[in-house]
Amino acid sequence: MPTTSRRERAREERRELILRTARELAETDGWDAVTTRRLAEAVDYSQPVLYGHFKNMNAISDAVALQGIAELTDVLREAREAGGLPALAHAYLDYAADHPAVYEAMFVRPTALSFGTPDSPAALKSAFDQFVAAVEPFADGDTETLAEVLWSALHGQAVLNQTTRLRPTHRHARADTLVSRLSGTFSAPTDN
Amino acid sequence: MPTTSRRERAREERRELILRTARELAETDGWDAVTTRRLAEAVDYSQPVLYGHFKNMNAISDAVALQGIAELTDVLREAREAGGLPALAHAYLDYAADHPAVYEAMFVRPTALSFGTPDSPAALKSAFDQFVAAVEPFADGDTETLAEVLWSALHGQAVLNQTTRLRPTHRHARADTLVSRLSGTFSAPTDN
DNA sequence: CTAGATTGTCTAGCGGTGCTAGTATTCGAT
DNA sequence: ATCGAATACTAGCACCGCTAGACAATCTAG
Repeated sequence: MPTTSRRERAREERRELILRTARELAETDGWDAVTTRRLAEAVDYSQPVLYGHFKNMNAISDAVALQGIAELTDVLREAREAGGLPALAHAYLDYAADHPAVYEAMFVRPTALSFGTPDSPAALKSAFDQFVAAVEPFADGDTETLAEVLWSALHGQAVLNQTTRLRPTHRHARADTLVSRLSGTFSAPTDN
Repeated sequence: MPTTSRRERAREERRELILRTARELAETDGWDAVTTRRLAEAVDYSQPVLYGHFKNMNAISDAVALQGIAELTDVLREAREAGGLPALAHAYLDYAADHPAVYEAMFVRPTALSFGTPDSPAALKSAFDQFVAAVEPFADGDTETLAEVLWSALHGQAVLNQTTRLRPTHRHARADTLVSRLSGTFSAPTDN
């Protein structure tokens, strides 16, 4: 029945319009600027329409976060396959720097996305798998713990890079230092 | 002039009452629950009184953050002097876990506190100095960069520990792994 | 001890927020 | 052509941060 499909297609397009607009708005003016009224205005619908597609405002940023996790996973996989752990580390930090609002939706803002385990989206697990694969050559036992250490260390750098709490000139050096220390290969960190 | 002092003392007490109440409220119900109305009700004053002591709501959490930074600095100094880098790392993560709302005010919530440099409160600098001193024995050149790496790595663990995004059973192991890798002493991580 | 100025506090209200009930309208199915 | 479902809107609730303006308490000066 293509008639039903027509409606469903329109519905899906509207949903994606909302999502895309929310993401743009957040990336431009920050998540605080993404209000129901402003978002509704931007997509040229009234506010209740948003609630026909998402349970609430939070669900919208959660949906953006899910998109981001899929993107990030791809980015990490490619980087790791091309350049191993160092490339993955820089790719992670670059993604966070290039898409601060999406990154915030993924890992900073309160979210209903379940990470722990059972029903956590497959995307979440496969993102973490990239960290596991990256540190595997350097693990001396508990690979998963080392992967968690790597991820949280990168996350810390990502969020503190955004606020003016670390020297902006040494972003690269921090990433290099982290990688060399975690991997045990103490190459001198490249400067600025 | 003790008359003026009387007033000033009362004023200072009120200010501290507000601060203490805000902190308790945040620690109990989260910062979202700290609204002008609720806070005013809790201290048994009307809302405008809050603005006689603080420029706005944000200034209140900033003041709490400043308290926390002083506390944290003391904690870190004692730990470092007693047990070096490993003790400092665990003390940091323990403080974050024990005072999540204060920690959030310090390093997660948007804040007007200037960290960068010039007029940043002395407390901020002396807190960072603890990290510098802790990694100094293990630095191979750029001590400050290594200190930044340590701090951000700990920060990452602190915030991800709070959300259910890392295995709660391996908190201790993650801290140990980070310390041993950063310091170059690869002692096997203690388990759960 | 009283008059005036200062300080403290309150009530009331502005524009904004997330979200929803109730109503009108459009559209596909019969 | 008609019915019913899906879709959209207007209007409004309770809450938010914040502030103007009125009123009461207190200190200062004569």
